[in-house]
Amino acid sequence: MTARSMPESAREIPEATVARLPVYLRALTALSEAGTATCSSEDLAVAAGVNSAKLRKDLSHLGSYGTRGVGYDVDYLRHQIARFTGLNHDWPVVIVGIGNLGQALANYSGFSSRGFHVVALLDADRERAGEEIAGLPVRPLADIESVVARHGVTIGVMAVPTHAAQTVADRMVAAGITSILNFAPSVLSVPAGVNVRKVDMSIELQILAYHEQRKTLLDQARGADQVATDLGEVATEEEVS
Amino acid sequence: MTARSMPESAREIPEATVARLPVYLRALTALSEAGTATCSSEDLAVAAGVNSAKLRKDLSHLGSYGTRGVGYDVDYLRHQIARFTGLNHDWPVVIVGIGNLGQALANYSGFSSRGFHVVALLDADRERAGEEIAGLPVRPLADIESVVARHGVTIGVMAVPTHAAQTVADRMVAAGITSILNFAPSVLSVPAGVNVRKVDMSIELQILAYHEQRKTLLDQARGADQVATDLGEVATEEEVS
DNA sequence: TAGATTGTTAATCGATTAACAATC
DNA sequence: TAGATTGTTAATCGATTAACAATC
Repeated sequence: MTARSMPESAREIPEATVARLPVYLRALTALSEAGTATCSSEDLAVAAGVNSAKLRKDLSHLGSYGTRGVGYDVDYLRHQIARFTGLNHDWPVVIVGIGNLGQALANYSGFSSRGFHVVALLDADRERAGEEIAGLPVRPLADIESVVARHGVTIGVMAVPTHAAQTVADRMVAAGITSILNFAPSVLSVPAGVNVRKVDMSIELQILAYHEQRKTLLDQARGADQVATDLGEVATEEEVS
Repeated sequence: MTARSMPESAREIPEATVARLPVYLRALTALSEAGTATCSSEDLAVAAGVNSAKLRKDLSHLGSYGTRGVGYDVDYLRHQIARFTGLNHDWPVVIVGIGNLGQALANYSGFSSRGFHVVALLDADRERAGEEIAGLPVRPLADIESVVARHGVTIGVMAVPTHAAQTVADRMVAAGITSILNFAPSVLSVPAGVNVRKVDMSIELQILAYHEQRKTLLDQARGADQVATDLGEVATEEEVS
Protein backbone atom coordinates (compact mmCIF):
# COMPACT_ATOMS: atom_id res chain seq x y z
CA MET A 1 0.00 0.00 0.00
CA THR A 2 1.30 3.49 -0.80
CA ALA A 3 1.27 6.31 1.71
CA ARG A 4 -0.72 8.35 -0.75
CA SER A 5 -3.46 5.79 -1.09
CA MET A 6 -3.72 5.28 2.67
CA PRO A 7 -6.56 7.19 4.33
CA GLU A 8 -5.35 9.65 6.93
CA SER A 9 -7.05 7.68 9.73
CA ALA A 10 -5.01 4.57 8.92
CA ARG A 11 -1.58 6.14 9.51
CA GLU A 12 0.55 4.98 12.39
CA ILE A 13 0.25 7.04 15.52
CA PRO A 14 2.20 6.46 18.75
CA GLU A 15 0.67 4.04 21.27
CA ALA A 16 1.05 6.58 24.05
CA THR A 17 -1.09 8.97 22.02
CA VAL A 18 -3.72 6.31 21.28
CA ALA A 19 -4.04 5.64 25.01
CA ARG A 20 -4.73 9.32 25.70
CA LEU A 21 -7.28 9.98 22.97
CA PRO A 22 -10.13 8.45 25.01
CA VAL A 23 -9.16 10.76 27.86
CA TYR A 24 -9.42 13.79 25.57
CA LEU A 25 -12.72 12.49 24.28
CA ARG A 26 -14.11 12.31 27.78
CA ALA A 27 -12.83 15.77 28.67
CA LEU A 28 -14.39 17.20 25.50
CA THR A 29 -17.70 15.55 26.33
CA ALA A 30 -17.60 17.12 29.79
CA LEU A 31 -16.78 20.54 28.31
CA SER A 32 -19.58 20.18 25.77
CA GLU A 33 -22.09 19.19 28.44
CA ALA A 34 -21.00 22.21 30.46
CA GLY A 35 -21.94 24.36 27.47
CA THR A 36 -18.41 25.27 26.36
CA ALA A 37 -18.30 25.88 22.61
CA THR A 38 -14.59 26.60 22.20
CA CYS A 39 -11.50 25.76 24.20
CA SER A 40 -7.76 26.30 23.99
CA SER A 41 -5.24 23.47 24.16
CA GLU A 42 -4.48 24.72 27.66
CA ASP A 43 -8.14 24.43 28.74
CA LEU A 44 -8.48 20.94 27.35
CA ALA A 45 -5.13 19.87 28.77
CA VAL A 46 -6.21 20.91 32.25
CA ALA A 47 -9.51 19.07 31.87
CA ALA A 48 -7.69 15.95 30.74
CA GLY A 49 -4.90 16.16 33.31
CA VAL A 50 -1.96 16.48 30.87
CA ASN A 51 0.23 19.38 29.80
CA SER A 52 -0.74 21.40 26.77
CA ALA A 53 2.41 20.68 24.75
CA LYS A 54 1.68 16.98 24.94
CA LEU A 55 -1.94 17.53 24.03
CA ARG A 56 -1.08 19.56 20.92
CA LYS A 57 1.56 17.05 19.89
CA ASP A 58 -0.99 14.24 20.27
CA LEU A 59 -3.65 16.05 18.26
CA SER A 60 -1.15 16.88 15.53
CA HIS A 61 -1.06 13.17 14.67
CA LEU A 62 -4.74 13.21 13.72
CA GLY A 63 -4.62 16.31 11.58
CA SER A 64 -5.13 19.99 12.07
CA TYR A 65 -8.48 20.68 13.69
CA GLY A 66 -7.77 23.85 15.62
CA THR A 67 -7.64 27.52 14.66
CA ARG A 68 -4.52 29.48 15.54
CA GLY A 69 -5.24 32.39 17.82
CA VAL A 70 -8.64 30.90 18.67
CA GLY A 71 -8.49 27.29 19.84
CA TYR A 72 -10.69 24.27 19.16
CA ASP A 73 -14.39 23.94 18.51
CA VAL A 74 -15.34 21.49 21.24
CA ASP A 75 -17.98 19.51 19.35
CA TYR A 76 -16.02 19.44 16.13
CA LEU A 77 -12.85 18.18 17.78
CA ARG A 78 -14.83 15.63 19.74
CA HIS A 79 -16.38 14.38 16.54
CA GLN A 80 -13.00 14.10 14.84
CA ILE A 81 -11.41 12.17 17.71
CA ALA A 82 -14.44 9.88 17.96
CA ARG A 83 -14.27 9.18 14.24
CA PHE A 84 -10.54 8.59 14.37
CA THR A 85 -10.72 6.17 17.29
CA GLY A 86 -13.72 4.32 15.88
CA LEU A 87 -16.05 5.49 18.61
CA ASN A 88 -18.53 7.15 16.29
CA HIS A 89 -20.42 3.87 16.08
CA ASP A 90 -21.50 1.11 18.44
CA TRP A 91 -19.31 -1.89 19.22
CA PRO A 92 -20.99 -5.14 20.20
CA VAL A 93 -19.11 -6.93 23.01
CA VAL A 94 -19.51 -10.15 24.94
CA ILE A 95 -18.60 -10.69 28.58
CA VAL A 96 -17.23 -14.10 29.42
CA GLY A 97 -17.16 -15.18 33.07
CA ILE A 98 -20.10 -14.00 35.12
CA GLY A 99 -18.68 -14.06 38.66
CA ASN A 100 -18.68 -11.03 40.94
CA LEU A 101 -16.56 -8.98 38.58
CA GLY A 102 -18.35 -10.11 35.43
CA GLN A 103 -21.66 -9.11 36.97
CA ALA A 104 -20.31 -5.71 37.94
CA LEU A 105 -19.04 -5.25 34.38
CA ALA A 106 -22.42 -6.29 32.96
CA ASN A 107 -23.99 -3.55 35.04
CA TYR A 108 -21.27 -0.98 34.34
CA SER A 109 -22.82 2.02 32.66
CA GLY A 110 -19.44 3.32 31.48
CA PHE A 111 -19.35 0.73 28.70
CA SER A 112 -22.72 1.51 27.14
CA SER A 113 -22.30 5.27 27.47
CA ARG A 114 -19.11 5.02 25.39
CA GLY A 115 -20.47 2.99 22.55
CA PHE A 116 -19.95 -0.54 23.85
CA HIS A 117 -23.09 -2.61 23.75
CA VAL A 118 -23.07 -5.87 25.69
CA VAL A 119 -24.82 -8.42 23.49
CA ALA A 120 -24.29 -11.54 25.60
CA LEU A 121 -23.13 -12.86 28.95
CA LEU A 122 -21.40 -16.22 28.77
CA ASP A 123 -20.27 -18.58 31.52
CA ALA A 124 -18.60 -21.97 31.43
CA ASP A 125 -20.72 -23.15 34.34
CA ARG A 126 -23.87 -24.49 32.67
CA GLU A 127 -25.70 -24.23 36.01
CA ARG A 128 -25.62 -20.46 35.59
CA ALA A 129 -27.47 -20.58 32.26
CA GLY A 130 -30.78 -18.78 32.35
CA GLU A 131 -29.91 -16.51 35.27
CA GLU A 132 -30.66 -12.91 34.35
CA ILE A 133 -28.17 -10.09 34.98
CA ALA A 134 -28.56 -6.50 33.89
CA GLY A 135 -31.48 -7.57 31.74
CA LEU A 136 -29.52 -10.25 29.87
CA PRO A 137 -29.68 -14.02 30.30
CA VAL A 138 -26.47 -15.86 31.18
CA ARG A 139 -25.69 -18.30 28.38
CA PRO A 140 -23.41 -21.33 28.21
CA LEU A 141 -19.94 -20.68 26.81
CA ALA A 142 -20.77 -23.10 24.00
CA ASP A 143 -23.02 -20.40 22.52
CA ILE A 144 -20.05 -18.13 21.81
CA GLU A 145 -19.68 -19.05 18.13
CA SER A 146 -23.31 -18.34 17.31
CA VAL A 147 -23.39 -15.10 19.35
CA VAL A 148 -20.21 -13.79 17.76
CA ALA A 149 -21.36 -14.67 14.26
CA ARG A 150 -24.86 -13.30 14.75
CA HIS A 151 -23.83 -9.92 16.18
CA GLY A 152 -20.50 -9.50 14.42
CA VAL A 153 -18.65 -9.33 17.73
CA THR A 154 -14.90 -8.69 17.55
CA ILE A 155 -14.28 -7.52 21.14
CA GLY A 156 -14.61 -9.72 24.20
CA VAL A 157 -14.26 -8.96 27.90
CA MET A 158 -12.89 -11.81 29.98
CA ALA A 159 -13.47 -12.05 33.73
CA VAL A 160 -12.72 -15.68 34.47
CA PRO A 161 -10.53 -17.37 37.11
CA THR A 162 -6.81 -17.43 36.29
CA HIS A 163 -6.68 -21.17 35.74
CA ALA A 164 -9.32 -20.94 33.00
CA ALA A 165 -7.98 -17.84 31.28
CA GLN A 166 -5.91 -19.40 28.49
CA THR A 167 -8.55 -21.99 27.60
CA VAL A 168 -11.30 -19.40 27.48
CA ALA A 169 -9.10 -17.04 25.43
CA ASP A 170 -8.50 -19.84 22.93
CA ARG A 171 -12.24 -20.39 22.59
CA MET A 172 -12.88 -16.68 22.14
CA VAL A 173 -10.26 -16.48 19.41
CA ALA A 174 -11.60 -19.62 17.73
CA ALA A 175 -15.06 -18.02 17.71
CA GLY A 176 -13.70 -15.03 15.81
CA ILE A 177 -12.93 -12.51 18.54
CA THR A 178 -9.86 -10.42 17.69
CA SER A 179 -9.63 -8.11 20.74
CA ILE A 180 -9.69 -9.27 24.34
CA LEU A 181 -9.88 -7.20 27.49
CA ASN A 182 -8.51 -9.55 30.12
CA PHE A 183 -9.27 -9.11 33.82
CA ALA A 184 -7.57 -12.36 34.84
CA PRO A 185 -4.02 -11.88 36.16
CA SER A 186 -2.43 -14.21 33.63
CA VAL A 187 -0.17 -14.01 30.62
CA LEU A 188 -2.19 -15.00 27.56
CA SER A 189 -0.77 -16.31 24.34
CA VAL A 190 -2.82 -15.48 21.27
CA PRO A 191 -2.19 -15.57 17.53
CA ALA A 192 -0.79 -12.55 15.71
CA GLY A 193 -3.59 -10.19 14.77
CA VAL A 194 -5.37 -10.61 18.09
CA ASN A 195 -5.00 -7.72 20.55
CA VAL A 196 -5.04 -8.27 24.26
CA ARG A 197 -5.18 -5.63 26.96
CA LYS A 198 -4.98 -6.49 30.61
CA VAL A 199 -6.56 -4.84 33.61
CA ASP A 200 -4.91 -6.08 36.77
CA MET A 201 -6.36 -4.45 39.83
CA SER A 202 -4.03 -6.00 42.36
CA ILE A 203 -0.95 -4.94 40.41
CA GLU A 204 -2.13 -1.35 40.69
CA LEU A 205 -2.40 -1.76 44.46
CA GLN A 206 1.05 -3.29 44.59
CA ILE A 207 2.52 -0.32 42.76
CA LEU A 208 0.89 2.00 45.30
CA ALA A 209 2.21 -0.15 48.14
CA TYR A 210 5.75 0.17 46.77
CA HIS A 211 5.51 3.95 46.82
CA GLU A 212 3.97 3.91 50.30
CA GLN A 213 6.81 1.82 51.61
CA ARG A 214 9.28 4.13 49.92
CA LYS A 215 7.79 7.13 51.71
CA THR A 216 8.32 5.32 55.00
CA LEU A 217 11.86 4.23 54.13
CA LEU A 218 12.83 7.71 53.04
CA ASP A 219 11.47 9.14 56.27
CA GLN A 220 13.46 6.63 58.27
CA ALA A 221 16.59 7.32 56.24
CA ARG A 222 16.12 11.04 56.76
CA GLY A 223 15.76 10.43 60.49
CA ALA A 224 18.90 8.28 60.62
CA ASP A 225 20.70 10.83 58.50
CA GLN A 226 19.71 13.57 60.88
CA VAL A 227 21.32 11.61 63.69
CA ALA A 228 24.47 11.12 61.60
CA THR A 229 24.57 14.82 60.79
CA ASP A 230 24.15 15.70 64.45
CA LEU A 231 27.15 13.50 65.15
CA GLY A 232 29.22 15.51 62.69
CA GLU A 233 28.99 13.57 59.44
CA VAL A 234 29.78 15.83 56.51
CA ALA A 235 27.60 15.86 53.44
CA THR A 236 29.58 15.05 50.30
CA GLU A 237 29.03 15.43 46.60
CA GLU A 238 27.23 12.08 46.82
CA GLU A 239 24.30 13.91 48.35
CA VAL A 240 21.05 13.07 46.61
CA SER A 241 17.73 14.85 46.15
CA MET B 1 20.61 12.56 52.86
CA THR B 2 23.77 10.94 51.50
CA ALA B 3 23.74 8.04 49.06
CA ARG B 4 25.82 6.07 51.52
CA SER B 5 23.35 6.46 54.34
CA MET B 6 20.39 5.56 52.14
CA PRO B 7 19.28 1.95 52.40
CA GLU B 8 19.49 0.10 49.10
CA SER B 9 15.72 -0.32 48.98
CA ALA B 10 15.20 3.44 49.04
CA ARG B 11 17.13 4.17 45.83
CA GLU B 12 15.29 5.47 42.78
CA ILE B 13 14.26 2.84 40.33
CA PRO B 14 12.45 3.49 37.02
CA GLU B 15 8.64 3.59 37.13
CA ALA B 16 8.43 1.12 34.25
CA THR B 17 10.42 -1.33 36.36
CA VAL B 18 8.27 -0.76 39.45
CA ALA B 19 5.18 -1.59 37.39
CA ARG B 20 6.67 -4.91 36.30
CA LEU B 21 7.93 -6.13 39.67
CA PRO B 22 4.47 -7.36 40.73
CA VAL B 23 4.30 -9.34 37.48
CA TYR B 24 7.61 -11.03 38.29
CA LEU B 25 6.39 -11.70 41.80
CA ARG B 26 3.33 -13.46 40.47
CA ALA B 27 5.34 -15.49 37.97
CA LEU B 28 7.77 -16.55 40.73
CA THR B 29 4.87 -17.60 42.94
CA ALA B 30 3.50 -19.73 40.11
CA LEU B 31 6.93 -21.30 39.51
CA SER B 32 7.32 -21.97 43.22
CA GLU B 33 3.90 -23.58 43.47
CA ALA B 34 4.78 -25.74 40.48
CA GLY B 35 7.76 -26.99 42.48
CA THR B 36 10.48 -25.18 40.52
CA ALA B 37 13.49 -24.42 42.75
CA THR B 38 15.69 -22.58 40.24
CA CYS B 39 15.02 -20.67 37.04
CA SER B 40 16.99 -18.73 34.46
CA SER B 41 16.15 -15.17 33.46
CA GLU B 42 14.81 -16.67 30.24
CA ASP B 43 12.43 -19.01 32.13
CA LEU B 44 11.13 -16.24 34.32
CA ALA B 45 10.84 -13.82 31.40
CA VAL B 46 8.66 -16.29 29.51
CA ALA B 47 6.48 -16.85 32.59
CA ALA B 48 6.09 -13.10 33.01
CA GLY B 49 5.58 -12.33 29.34
CA VAL B 50 8.58 -10.04 28.83
CA ASN B 51 11.97 -10.51 27.18
CA SER B 52 14.88 -11.67 29.26
CA ALA B 53 17.08 -8.62 28.66
CA LYS B 54 14.40 -6.40 30.13
CA LEU B 55 13.92 -8.74 33.07
CA ARG B 56 17.63 -8.77 33.93
CA LYS B 57 17.86 -5.02 33.56
CA ASP B 58 14.87 -4.62 35.89
CA LEU B 59 16.29 -6.97 38.51
CA SER B 60 19.66 -5.25 38.36
CA HIS B 61 18.03 -2.20 39.97
CA LEU B 62 17.23 -4.20 43.12
CA GLY B 63 20.65 -5.75 43.53
CA SER B 64 22.36 -8.92 42.45
CA TYR B 65 20.35 -11.94 43.47
CA GLY B 66 21.23 -14.44 40.76
CA THR B 67 24.19 -16.74 40.21
CA ARG B 68 26.02 -16.54 36.89
CA GLY B 69 25.94 -19.80 35.01
CA VAL B 70 23.09 -21.05 37.23
CA GLY B 71 20.15 -18.66 37.42
CA TYR B 72 17.90 -17.56 40.28
CA ASP B 73 16.68 -19.41 43.36
CA VAL B 74 12.92 -18.99 42.92
CA ASP B 75 11.96 -18.58 46.58
CA TYR B 76 14.92 -16.36 47.41
CA LEU B 77 14.27 -14.00 44.50
CA ARG B 78 10.59 -13.94 45.32
CA HIS B 79 11.40 -13.00 48.88
CA GLN B 80 13.75 -10.22 47.77
CA ILE B 81 11.23 -8.70 45.35
CA ALA B 82 8.46 -8.93 47.96
CA ARG B 83 10.66 -7.20 50.51
CA PHE B 84 11.69 -4.54 48.04
CA THR B 85 8.15 -3.75 46.94
CA GLY B 86 6.78 -3.78 50.48
CA LEU B 87 4.70 -6.89 49.94
CA ASN B 88 6.31 -8.91 52.67
CA HIS B 89 3.72 -7.60 55.07
CA ASP B 90 -0.02 -6.92 55.08
CA TRP B 91 -1.51 -3.63 53.95
CA PRO B 92 -4.85 -2.56 55.41
CA VAL B 93 -7.10 -0.94 52.80
CA VAL B 94 -10.57 0.60 52.76
CA ILE B 95 -13.01 0.46 49.88
CA VAL B 96 -15.13 3.56 49.39
CA GLY B 97 -18.25 3.30 47.25
CA ILE B 98 -20.10 0.02 47.54
CA GLY B 99 -22.00 -0.13 44.25
CA ASN B 100 -21.72 -3.04 41.84
CA LEU B 101 -18.02 -2.54 41.33
CA GLY B 102 -17.26 -1.85 44.99
CA GLN B 103 -19.02 -5.08 45.95
CA ALA B 104 -17.07 -7.03 43.36
CA LEU B 105 -13.86 -5.53 44.71
CA ALA B 106 -14.85 -6.40 48.28
CA ASN B 107 -15.22 -10.00 47.16
CA TYR B 108 -12.11 -10.02 45.00
CA SER B 109 -9.74 -12.68 46.28
CA GLY B 110 -6.80 -11.22 44.36
CA PHE B 111 -6.44 -8.43 46.92
CA SER B 112 -6.22 -10.57 50.03
CA SER B 113 -4.00 -13.18 48.39
CA ARG B 114 -1.46 -10.43 47.66
CA GLY B 115 -1.29 -8.92 51.09
CA PHE B 116 -4.12 -6.40 50.92
CA HIS B 117 -6.56 -6.75 53.76
CA VAL B 118 -9.87 -4.93 53.42
CA VAL B 119 -10.62 -3.46 56.84
CA ALA B 120 -13.75 -1.47 56.01
CA LEU B 121 -16.40 -0.81 53.38
CA LEU B 122 -17.63 2.77 53.31
CA ASP B 123 -20.50 4.35 51.43
CA ALA B 124 -21.85 7.89 51.34
CA ASP B 125 -25.42 6.59 51.21
CA ARG B 126 -26.36 6.16 54.87
CA GLU B 127 -29.20 3.84 53.85
CA ARG B 128 -26.57 1.26 52.95
CA ALA B 129 -25.09 1.23 56.45
CA GLY B 130 -25.37 -2.14 58.14
CA GLU B 131 -25.64 -4.16 54.92
CA GLU B 132 -23.10 -6.97 54.99
CA ILE B 133 -20.84 -7.72 52.03
CA ALA B 134 -18.04 -10.27 51.95
CA GLY B 135 -18.39 -10.59 55.71
CA LEU B 136 -17.96 -6.89 56.39
CA PRO B 137 -20.62 -4.34 57.33
CA VAL B 138 -21.08 -1.31 55.10
CA ARG B 139 -20.33 1.80 57.14
CA PRO B 140 -21.18 5.45 56.60
CA LEU B 141 -18.43 7.50 54.96
CA ALA B 142 -18.32 9.63 58.11
CA ASP B 143 -16.55 6.72 59.82
CA ILE B 144 -13.50 7.08 57.58
CA GLU B 145 -11.38 9.09 60.03
CA SER B 146 -11.83 6.58 62.86
CA VAL B 147 -11.29 3.56 60.60
CA VAL B 148 -8.12 5.01 59.07
CA ALA B 149 -6.73 6.00 62.46
CA ARG B 150 -7.63 2.71 64.11
CA HIS B 151 -6.12 0.43 61.46
CA GLY B 152 -3.34 2.69 60.22
CA VAL B 153 -4.76 2.69 56.71
CA THR B 154 -2.77 4.55 54.05
CA ILE B 155 -4.26 3.00 50.90
CA GLY B 156 -7.84 3.51 49.75
CA VAL B 157 -9.77 2.05 46.83
CA MET B 158 -12.39 4.37 45.36
CA ALA B 159 -15.34 3.04 43.33
CA VAL B 160 -17.75 5.95 43.42
CA PRO B 161 -19.72 7.74 40.66
CA THR B 162 -17.71 10.29 38.68
CA HIS B 163 -19.57 13.28 40.07
CA ALA B 164 -18.61 12.32 43.63
CA ALA B 165 -14.99 11.39 42.93
CA GLN B 166 -13.21 14.63 43.82
CA THR B 167 -15.24 15.19 47.00
CA VAL B 168 -14.66 11.65 48.19
CA ALA B 169 -10.96 11.86 47.35
CA ASP B 170 -10.70 15.04 49.42
CA ARG B 171 -12.29 13.25 52.37
CA MET B 172 -9.98 10.29 52.01
CA VAL B 173 -6.94 12.56 51.96
CA ALA B 174 -8.25 14.54 54.94
CA ALA B 175 -8.63 11.27 56.84
CA GLY B 176 -4.96 10.47 56.27
CA ILE B 177 -4.99 8.28 53.18
CA THR B 178 -1.91 8.86 51.01
CA SER B 179 -2.51 6.39 48.15
CA ILE B 180 -5.70 6.13 46.14
CA LEU B 181 -6.68 3.54 43.56
CA ASN B 182 -9.36 5.32 41.58
CA PHE B 183 -11.93 3.43 39.52
CA ALA B 184 -13.93 6.55 38.65
CA PRO B 185 -13.14 7.95 35.21
CA SER B 186 -12.19 11.38 36.47
CA VAL B 187 -9.11 13.53 36.87
CA LEU B 188 -8.41 13.94 40.57
CA SER B 189 -6.45 16.74 42.14
CA VAL B 190 -4.65 15.79 45.32
CA PRO B 191 -1.89 17.37 47.41
CA ALA B 192 1.76 16.53 46.74
CA GLY B 193 2.73 13.38 48.58
CA VAL B 194 -0.52 11.61 47.72
CA ASN B 195 -0.28 8.98 44.99
CA VAL B 196 -3.19 8.23 42.70
CA ARG B 197 -3.48 5.41 40.23
CA LYS B 198 -6.42 5.06 37.94
CA VAL B 199 -8.11 1.99 36.54
CA ASP B 200 -10.36 2.97 33.67
CA MET B 201 -12.06 -0.01 32.15
CA SER B 202 -13.80 1.79 29.34
CA ILE B 203 -10.59 3.47 28.19
CA GLU B 204 -9.08 0.03 27.75
CA LEU B 205 -12.01 -0.96 25.56
CA GLN B 206 -11.67 2.22 23.56
CA ILE B 207 -8.02 1.49 22.87
CA LEU B 208 -9.00 -1.97 21.62
CA ALA B 209 -11.73 -0.43 19.47
CA TYR B 210 -9.19 1.89 17.87
CA HIS B 211 -7.01 -1.03 16.86
CA GLU B 212 -10.04 -2.99 15.61
CA GLN B 213 -11.08 -0.11 13.44
CA ARG B 214 -7.54 0.19 12.15
CA LYS B 215 -7.53 -3.46 11.08
CA THR B 216 -10.69 -2.76 9.10
CA LEU B 217 -9.35 0.45 7.58
CA LEU B 218 -6.10 -1.19 6.58
CA ASP B 219 -8.00 -4.04 4.94
CA GLN B 220 -10.13 -1.56 3.04
CA ALA B 221 -7.09 0.46 2.02
CA ARG B 222 -5.36 -2.72 0.85
CA GLY B 223 -8.45 -3.60 -1.13
CA ALA B 224 -8.62 -0.13 -2.71
CA ASP B 225 -4.91 -0.28 -3.35
CA GLN B 226 -5.29 -3.60 -5.08
CA VAL B 227 -7.82 -1.99 -7.39
CA ALA B 228 -5.42 0.90 -8.04
CA THR B 229 -2.58 -1.52 -8.75
CA ASP B 230 -4.80 -3.48 -11.10
CA LEU B 231 -5.46 -0.23 -12.91
CA GLY B 232 -1.74 0.29 -13.39
CA GLU B 233 -0.67 2.49 -10.46
CA VAL B 234 3.01 2.02 -9.78
CA ALA B 235 4.28 1.45 -6.24
CA THR B 236 6.92 4.01 -5.28
CA GLU B 237 9.52 4.31 -2.57
CA GLU B 238 6.71 5.71 -0.44
CA GLU B 239 5.43 2.19 -0.02
CA VAL B 240 4.76 1.34 3.60
CA SER B 241 4.67 -1.87 5.63
C1' DT C 1 -2.20 45.66 13.25
C1' DA C 2 -1.49 43.43 17.98
C1' DG C 3 -2.52 39.60 20.71
C1' DA C 4 -3.46 34.87 21.06
C1' DT C 5 -2.84 30.23 20.18
C1' DT C 6 -1.89 26.47 17.14
C1' DG C 7 1.16 23.03 14.91
C1' DT C 8 5.97 21.82 14.49
C1' DT C 9 10.80 21.62 15.44
C1' DA C 10 14.55 20.26 18.06
C1' DA C 11 16.40 19.08 22.50
C1' DT C 12 15.96 16.13 26.30
C1' DC C 13 14.69 12.40 28.82
C1' DG C 14 13.62 7.66 29.86
C1' DA C 15 12.88 2.89 28.37
C1' DT C 16 14.16 -1.02 25.55
C1' DT C 17 17.22 -4.08 23.44
C1' DA C 18 21.32 -6.57 21.89
C1' DA C 19 25.66 -7.81 22.86
C1' DC C 20 29.18 -9.34 25.82
C1' DA C 21 32.52 -9.36 29.67
C1' DA C 22 32.36 -11.26 34.17
C1' DT C 23 31.93 -15.26 36.67
C1' DC C 24 29.71 -19.34 38.49
C1' DT D 1 38.34 -26.33 32.14
C1' DA D 2 34.04 -25.70 29.14
C1' DG D 3 29.41 -24.34 29.12
C1' DA D 4 25.95 -21.53 30.91
C1' DT D 5 23.97 -17.49 32.44
C1' DT D 6 24.12 -13.22 34.93
C1' DG D 7 24.76 -8.18 35.36
C1' DT D 8 26.22 -4.23 32.70
C1' DT D 9 27.38 -1.43 28.81
C1' DA D 10 26.24 1.09 24.91
C1' DA D 11 23.22 1.76 21.05
C1' DT D 12 18.64 2.52 19.71
C1' DC D 13 14.14 3.72 20.02
C1' DG D 14 10.12 6.26 21.47
C1' DA D 15 7.93 9.75 24.38
C1' DT D 16 7.99 14.25 26.55
C1' DT D 17 8.81 18.99 26.77
C1' DA D 18 9.99 23.78 25.73
C1' DA D 19 10.31 27.04 22.47
C1' DC D 20 8.75 29.44 18.56
C1' DA D 21 7.43 30.32 13.71
C1' DA D 22 3.12 30.29 11.40
C1' DT D 23 -1.18 32.22 11.26
C1' DC D 24 -5.81 33.33 12.79
